[in-house]
Amino acid sequence: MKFSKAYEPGQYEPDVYALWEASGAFSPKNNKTENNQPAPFTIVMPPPNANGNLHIGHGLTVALEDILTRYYRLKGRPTWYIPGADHAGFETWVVYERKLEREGKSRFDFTRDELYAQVWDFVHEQRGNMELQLRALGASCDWDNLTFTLDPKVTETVYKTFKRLWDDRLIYRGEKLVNYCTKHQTAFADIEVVHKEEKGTLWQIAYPLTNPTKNCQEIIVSTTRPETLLGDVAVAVSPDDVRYKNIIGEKVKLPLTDREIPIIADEHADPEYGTGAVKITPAHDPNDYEVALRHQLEMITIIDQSGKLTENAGDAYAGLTVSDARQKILLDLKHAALLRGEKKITHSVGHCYKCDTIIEPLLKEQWFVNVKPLANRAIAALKNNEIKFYPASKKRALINYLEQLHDWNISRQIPWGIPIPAFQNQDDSSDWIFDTRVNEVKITKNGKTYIRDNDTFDTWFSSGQWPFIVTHQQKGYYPTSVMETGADLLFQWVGRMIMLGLYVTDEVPFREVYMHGMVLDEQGQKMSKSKGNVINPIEIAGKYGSDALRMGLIASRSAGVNQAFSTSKVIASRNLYNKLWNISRFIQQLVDENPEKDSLELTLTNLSEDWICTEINRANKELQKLLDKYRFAEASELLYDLIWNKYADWFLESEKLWKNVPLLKSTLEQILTLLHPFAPFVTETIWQNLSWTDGILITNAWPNLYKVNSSKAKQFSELITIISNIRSHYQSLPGAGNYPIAFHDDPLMYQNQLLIQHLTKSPCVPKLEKSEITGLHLAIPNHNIYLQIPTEILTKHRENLEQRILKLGAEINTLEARLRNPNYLQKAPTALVAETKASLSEKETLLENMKQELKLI
RNA sequence: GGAUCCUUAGCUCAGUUGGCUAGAGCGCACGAUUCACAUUCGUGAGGUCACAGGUUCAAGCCCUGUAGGAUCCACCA
Repeated sequence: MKFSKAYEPGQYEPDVYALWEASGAFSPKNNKTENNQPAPFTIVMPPPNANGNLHIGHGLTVALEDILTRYYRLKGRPTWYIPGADHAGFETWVVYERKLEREGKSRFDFTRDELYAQVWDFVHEQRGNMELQLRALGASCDWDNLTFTLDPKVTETVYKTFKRLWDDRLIYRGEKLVNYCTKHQTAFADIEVVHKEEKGTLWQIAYPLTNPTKNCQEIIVSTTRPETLLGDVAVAVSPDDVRYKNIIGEKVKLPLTDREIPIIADEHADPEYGTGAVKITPAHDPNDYEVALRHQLEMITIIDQSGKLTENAGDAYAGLTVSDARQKILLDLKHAALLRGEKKITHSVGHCYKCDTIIEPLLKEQWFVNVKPLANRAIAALKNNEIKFYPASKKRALINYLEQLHDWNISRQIPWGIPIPAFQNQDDSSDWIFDTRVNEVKITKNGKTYIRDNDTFDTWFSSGQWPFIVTHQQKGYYPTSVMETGADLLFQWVGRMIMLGLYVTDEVPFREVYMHGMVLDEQGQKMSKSKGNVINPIEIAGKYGSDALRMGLIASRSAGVNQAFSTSKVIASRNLYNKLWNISRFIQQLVDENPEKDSLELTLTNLSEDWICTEINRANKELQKLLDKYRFAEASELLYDLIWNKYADWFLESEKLWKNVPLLKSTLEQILTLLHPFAPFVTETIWQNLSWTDGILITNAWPNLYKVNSSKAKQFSELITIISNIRSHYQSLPGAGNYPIAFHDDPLMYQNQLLIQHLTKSPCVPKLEKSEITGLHLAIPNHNIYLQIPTEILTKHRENLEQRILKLGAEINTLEARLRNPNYLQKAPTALVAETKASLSEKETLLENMKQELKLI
């Protein structure tokens, strides 16, 4: 294959991916095995929605996870990156129900099994898109082990866990107040409810006492939801509230009804708030529910699952929607002269995170997990540092969350999900049994007939078991090495995986957690379909290359922080890869043109060669340190600098003279390997294009360090300083032209004249005697270098020089001040003090040189 | 009500146990020209590190407070 002039990603990426996939490199078993088999690296992909398309957040996820996977694969560890596809229970259900609506149908036209089959087909029509997109992003995951969240092995494990929880009495069936969306007709876990600050009204309503006294005829309660008074069962006051002390135990007449309800004492009532008296509606308010439990009060449901008032509300109100009922009740209260005032307030109201409908707390029988024991174990593991978090602050946040977690409602009233394997005795509603025959509506057992619970599991109940499901708890691969996911999933997913992982496997499901922030749009706004600012990762990858997208996404991004997407970073990355492409093209050309050098042994003969090998070594070591700490952005910067500013600008420019073919080949191989995790496609494409490379880069070995002569490397650094200094003078001096470079008594300059001439494009003029030289003396310590510049031009240079002398003087002052400070000398590390002294003397020499330079002018 | 994060160059952001003259990309200015690369090469300008105190020999980094921005949690009638 011939190198084209520019890198055209789209032309190579699909083929390269196919090459990897066919090679078996994605499977952990196919990695090199040595005598001392290193520990496996396992990472589980957060399963993307099976019937959706990937968004930019997936782009970031895949970038981070695949960098780790490829890095550890190169390091020789058996790596296992496990992909998944999510049935995305509620998400998909919402989409499907919308489709039904458009077709003029509703969920109530079908049985659960029919609906399940329909959604299954619907999902499988779309399925495959996201898997192709993962390939386009370069995810080197083990496709043979792709798991769909409704696969039999998933449900089997989930049922086993459910049974175990059941047997351990950690699952219970309970009638509790649940968060209910009346539009979607399903319950939610607390965490799925979105609370928003809203303006509302606090009404004051008078409840007349049945036995009024002179001092007290009525009690006034405050509420934001007057319609619920129809379900009131008591009025609570604080036990310490002197205003009401005498009437505790009395009764009031519930307005608009003929019921009488007691006045009770409960500390839920805050004497400071409103009138200090609060109406108790256990069936429709979480606090009131708690109060009712404490006082064994009746719970009257007056709102049904569709958000309308029930018969319990009385003939006048039954059938009305909540908001209609509120209007009517307010009107009726006014007529009854019981409305005592209103106040505008802001309060927090729960909404459905999907349709924004106000969440109605309803009394429903559901399955609950008693989370306390699970959470306590998770908390203990976290406190015991069994899991390391990046960023570290997330650990504490998770502990706080777990410490105040309420029992977890895992029942969902939607057909698309894993059916709950529980059946109820048709003759005894308290008799529930566990059975996995969920395909049958009715089963018999021990001569009794049982009816299936039609609910499905909360998706997080099964997702919470994901790591041990997909790894099958294989030794060495479970616990997984790291869990990488979005910071928004800390509680609902990461927390649950830890709880269920510990419960089922007795081990934490992962050793480390890396959480990325959100990818915002270029203006720093959250992306959303409605705003129309969504960036499609596949589009960007198509335009600039998958590698450029990857590097662009991780650049300047740190753990847990939300950050704007930046096209300029993607372009910068694309440019780097084009640069690398041309570096490779150039080296291939040198290899082709110098066949006689090809078989030579690898030796370092020039200063630049020791220097670049030192730099590559440094990058190699530094890269490992950074990736150990998940510092992706810094790692990418390091590689950018190595390849462009060091390898291309200095080493390759020098090699135009030396053409050390074996070294060019070796260094290029090393650089391609180091970069491969960050830019898999371009590095592999180059690898395949080079004439001398074998096999595939993806399973290459991580490079060993070069043996280098560090003093030679240091000398080349000095040359860089000298050459940069000379170039800078050429630019700043008035009048174009590169002036001859004269020097005396300067071995480094003598020995590297050719290189200096090449890199400065000006002639070197070695002199034997200092007296022979005229011109501008460069202010470089330990060197005697002069630019032979005509005197009239020199004078114009004076001003510039004076400024630099002043600046240097100031720097010397600060150093001197530091060294005069006895405390510094005493308390700072000796190495640091020595360094400061060395630096000072260097600067002083430099200053001397510059002063001389000034004198000459 | 509680908690967390952010504020560093014109823009987007790095800056890990405090330690030389605070970095990168983009943008900007100036110069180069077809010899691997214009998706190029060279040179440069640009920063009271939000503000005010404190700890320290030494603070962008640690502590306290203030201001502005963002997010999360929570049952406030």
